Amino acid sequence: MAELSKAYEPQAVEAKWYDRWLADGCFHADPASAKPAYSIVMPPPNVTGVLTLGHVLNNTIQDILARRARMLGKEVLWLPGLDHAGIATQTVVEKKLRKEEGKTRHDFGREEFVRRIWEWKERHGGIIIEQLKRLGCSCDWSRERFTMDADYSRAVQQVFVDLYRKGLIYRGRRMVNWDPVALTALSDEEVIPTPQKSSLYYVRYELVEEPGHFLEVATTRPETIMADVALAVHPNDERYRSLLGKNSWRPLDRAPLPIVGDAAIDPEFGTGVLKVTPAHDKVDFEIGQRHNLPVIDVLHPNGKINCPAVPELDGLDRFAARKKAAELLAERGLLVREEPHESTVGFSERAGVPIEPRLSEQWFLKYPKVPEARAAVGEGKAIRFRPERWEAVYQHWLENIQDWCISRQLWWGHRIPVWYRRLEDEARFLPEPNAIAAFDPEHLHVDVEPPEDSENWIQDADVLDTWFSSWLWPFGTMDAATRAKFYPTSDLVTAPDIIFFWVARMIMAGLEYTGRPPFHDVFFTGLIRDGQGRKMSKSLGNSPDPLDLIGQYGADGVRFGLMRIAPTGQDIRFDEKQIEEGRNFANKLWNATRFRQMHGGETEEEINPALLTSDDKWILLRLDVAIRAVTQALEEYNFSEAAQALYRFFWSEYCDWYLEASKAALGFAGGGEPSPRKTNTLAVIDFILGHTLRLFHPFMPFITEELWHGLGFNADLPENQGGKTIQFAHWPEALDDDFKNHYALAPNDEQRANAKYETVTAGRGLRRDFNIASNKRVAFVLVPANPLPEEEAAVLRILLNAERLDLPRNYEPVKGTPTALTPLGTLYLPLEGLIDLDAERQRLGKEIAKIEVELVIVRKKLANENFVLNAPPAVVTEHRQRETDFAERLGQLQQMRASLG
RNA sequence: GCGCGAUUAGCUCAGUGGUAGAGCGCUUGCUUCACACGCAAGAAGUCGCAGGUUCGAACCCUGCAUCGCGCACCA
Repeated sequence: MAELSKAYEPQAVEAKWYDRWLADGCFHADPASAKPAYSIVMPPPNVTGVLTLGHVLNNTIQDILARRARMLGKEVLWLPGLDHAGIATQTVVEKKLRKEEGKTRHDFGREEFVRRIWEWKERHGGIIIEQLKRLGCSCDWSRERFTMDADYSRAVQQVFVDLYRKGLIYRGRRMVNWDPVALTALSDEEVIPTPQKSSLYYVRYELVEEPGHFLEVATTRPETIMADVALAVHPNDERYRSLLGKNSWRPLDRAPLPIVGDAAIDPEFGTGVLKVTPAHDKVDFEIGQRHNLPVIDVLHPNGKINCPAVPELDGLDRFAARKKAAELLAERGLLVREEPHESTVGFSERAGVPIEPRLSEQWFLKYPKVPEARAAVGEGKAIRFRPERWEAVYQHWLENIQDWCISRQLWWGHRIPVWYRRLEDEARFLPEPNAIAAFDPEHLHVDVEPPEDSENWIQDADVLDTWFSSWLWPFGTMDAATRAKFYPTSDLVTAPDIIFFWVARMIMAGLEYTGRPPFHDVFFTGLIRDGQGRKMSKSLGNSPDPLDLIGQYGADGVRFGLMRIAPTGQDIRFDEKQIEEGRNFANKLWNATRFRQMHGGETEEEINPALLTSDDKWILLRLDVAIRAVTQALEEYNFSEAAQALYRFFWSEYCDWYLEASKAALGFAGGGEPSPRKTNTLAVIDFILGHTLRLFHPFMPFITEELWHGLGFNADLPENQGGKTIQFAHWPEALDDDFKNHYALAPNDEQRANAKYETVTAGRGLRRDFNIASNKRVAFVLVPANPLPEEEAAVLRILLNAERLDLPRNYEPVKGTPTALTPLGTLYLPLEGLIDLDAERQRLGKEIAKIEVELVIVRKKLANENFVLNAPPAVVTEHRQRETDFAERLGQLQQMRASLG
C-alpha cells in the first residue's frame, strides 16, 4: 500500500487515472457483447463552446448513469459529439477573420470561407471535449461524432430528400422571422419574446373623399408607413362603419389607401384603426391576403429603410428611421401625440436584436409523426419525462405545432440538396431569397447526388437549420451494428429549454426513420442560476469557469458538490461554498481511508460473526439502509437524494460514530497488539469501505479508483469485476436475510449501539455545561441499569474521552454532581472541588422545563377522544409510550433537583 | 389573458397527514496520535397570507400575495 498524504491532492490522481482508463479502453462499447445494453447519447455541445456549469451538471449526471450501468454489468455506450451550430460558429469565425484580416465572408467567397471554418474547427473547435475529460466523463471517445461528418451530413440530406418526396417539405413564400444582423430566416423557436418599452404614435390620415377630415391611427412603427396599403377597422365598429369602402391618404409618400373592415381588429386598442403593412407584420400580411392588397417592402434585409421616394428616411437604420419618421410627421402636423407603450418584441436568440417579420421564399417542413409522437410520451408509454410536468409542456407544443422553417441563409451547415435548372432567364434562378418566383418539378432536382449535367444546374444557396441535423442524433450517429445493440437509447439527459428545439423533434424523427422512439427516459435537469437567481450568462460575468473550479477543488469535489444540491427539476442556485463542501467531503473520504491504512496489513480474514460487537452490527445495518436508499434514489433519478444519503452514512454514521468507536477494539485504549478482535474490526472496516467506495464511484470516479487500489481491494478480484478498475466492480447489493442471519444482525443490536451513543452525547453535554474542555480526560461514573459488558464500557471510555469509567451498582454522588439520565443508566461527572450547585440546579431546571412541555403536548393529544378513536393504533400506542417515558424521566429529574435542596 | 413551478432557520435547500430537518453561517470549547478541508456541544423557524377538509395540516382543497418560467396577444 502506498502512503497516503495528509490531505487529498486531486490533480495528480485525476490525470493518472483518466489516462489509464483511456489506455485500457474502459469506456469502449462493444456491440458484440453479450451483456445487456445501456446507452445514452450526449447532447452535442456547440463546436465553439467551452465548458459551463450547465454542461458540468448535465454531463456529471450522464456519467453517473453510465458508470452505475457498468457496475450493474451492462455493456455501456455513452456516445459523445459536437454540434456544428450554424449561426454561432459562422459568427465566431467571421468576427475573427474581420478582426485579424479585415475581411468579410464575401471577400473570401463561399468555398474559401467554409474552408476557413473547417480550419478553425480543427484548430480551436471542440475545446469542450478535452474539458469533459477533465470532468471524468466516461464516453466512448472512439465514437465521437460531429454533425458535419461526411456520413452524418449525407444522412441529413437523405432525410431532406425523403421528406420532400413524401410531400412534407415544401418551398413557399411566407412571412418568416428575419434576423437583420445574421441575415437569415429563423424558426419560431429561435425567437425570444421580450417586453420592450417603446412609444405609441398617433398619426393622422386624411380622408380622400372628405378633405380636411382625418382618421387617427395608433402605431409603434411609423418608419413603415410607406409600406401601408390600407387602413382597417372592425366591421362592426360603429364609429367607422360609414368609412368602409372609402379611402385615406398615406402620409409621407402620399398615396390613396382603401379602408377595409376586418374582424382581426381590436376596437379597444388605440383608436381602433390599424394601418395595414403586409410586408412587415404577420397579422397585416394575413389581412392583406384576405383583402387582396398589394405588398410593399420598404426594408433592406439588414434592417435599413429602402424607400427612395422618401429621401429623408431612405438608407436609415430602422430604429433611427422610426424617430425621423415621427419628426417628419410632426413637421407636417400629422402626429397627434406620442405616448409611452410597452409591448413584447421578438428578439433573435443568437444576434440579440429584434427580428423583422419578412416575406420571403423559404423551405418549410410539415412535421412527420405528430400524433404518434404525442402518443409515445406519458405514463405507461414508451417515453417518460422526469419530472413529469414537462410532459404537459411537450404535449401543448405538439398540439399547436406550426410548420418549421428549415432553410437558413448561411454558408456553414448542410447545404440544401436541391438544384434548379438554368434557363434563359438566369435571374429567376439566383438563389437569393425572393428571386425564385416559381419552379416546377421539371426544373428541380432534389437528391443527395448532384445532377449529372451539373453545369446546367444551380444548387440552392441555403443551408439547413442546425436542429434539422441534431434531430437525427440518437440514430444518425450509430452504424448498423451499434444500432442493433444500443438503439433505442436508454436515457436522455438534457435541459428543459430545448424540449421543443431538440427533444420533441428527435422523437418525431426517431418514429419516422426507425419506427421506434429514440429513448426511454428523459431526465430534465434544472437551470443553474447565480446567487441572486439570475441565469448564468457570459455578458453578466456571473458564470464561474468550471475548469478553475476543477483546478481548485478537484473534479470529484465539483461533481459531488453539485450533485448534492441538484434537486430534480428545480433550478439550482449556485454557490461556490457547495463545491467547497464537495472538496471537503473528498478529503474526508481520503482521510477515513488513511485511518484504515495506518492500521496496516491487508486482512485476508473474513468477518467472524462470533466476534462482532454491537458497533459492528450497527454500522453493517446502517450500510444496508444506505445501499437501499442510494440504489432507490438513483433508480428514481434523485441524484441529490442519493448523494445526501451517501454523505450522511459516511460522515455522520461511519466516521463520527463507528470509526471513533472502533478505536476501542483497535487498541487505542491501551495495548495495541494484534488480537482477533482487532483483526475482525479491520475486516468490518474493509467490508464497509469496499462497499462505500463502490457506491461513491459514479459520483466521484477518481478518488474512489485511487483508494480502491490504495487499499488493495482490487487484488482478489477478477480483472473484469474490479480487479483492474473499480468501474467494473459490482454495484453493492443490499444485505439479504441470509447475510443478516449469518452475522446475527438484528434491530436489537442497533438499539444497543444507539443507547451507547445517546449515553455518550449526554456525557459530552455534561462536559459542555460545566466547561470542561473536550480534550481533558476526566472520570465518569455510570450506574448501569443493566450489566454492561467490558467491551461496551471500553467504547464508552473512548467516546467520552474518559480517564476512567466506574460502573458501581450503587453510587452516592456528592451533592450537586452533574448527572444525566441515559438509556444505559445514570451517568455522573464527579467534579472534585469544582461542584457548582447553582449550575447543576439551573441545568436540571432547563431539562425539566423541556420535558414538561413535551409531556403537556402528548397528554393533550391523548386526552382527545377523537384522536384515540380515529388515529391508527400504532400512532396511539407510540403516544402512550412517550407519555410513560416522559413522566418517568420527569419524576427522576425532579427528584434529582429536590436532592440539591 | 392561460398554464406551470416556487414561497420552511441568517443563506442554499430536503421534508406527500402523526414530536419541524440537513449543510453552510453563527456561538462556545478543543492543534484528543485519519482529517482544522477537522472534532464536540449549542442557539436559531407562529413552514408566504386567509379560509376549508380532518381527531390531527408544512403536507390535501379553495382563494389571495410575491417571485420565476412557459404559451398566447400586443397596431
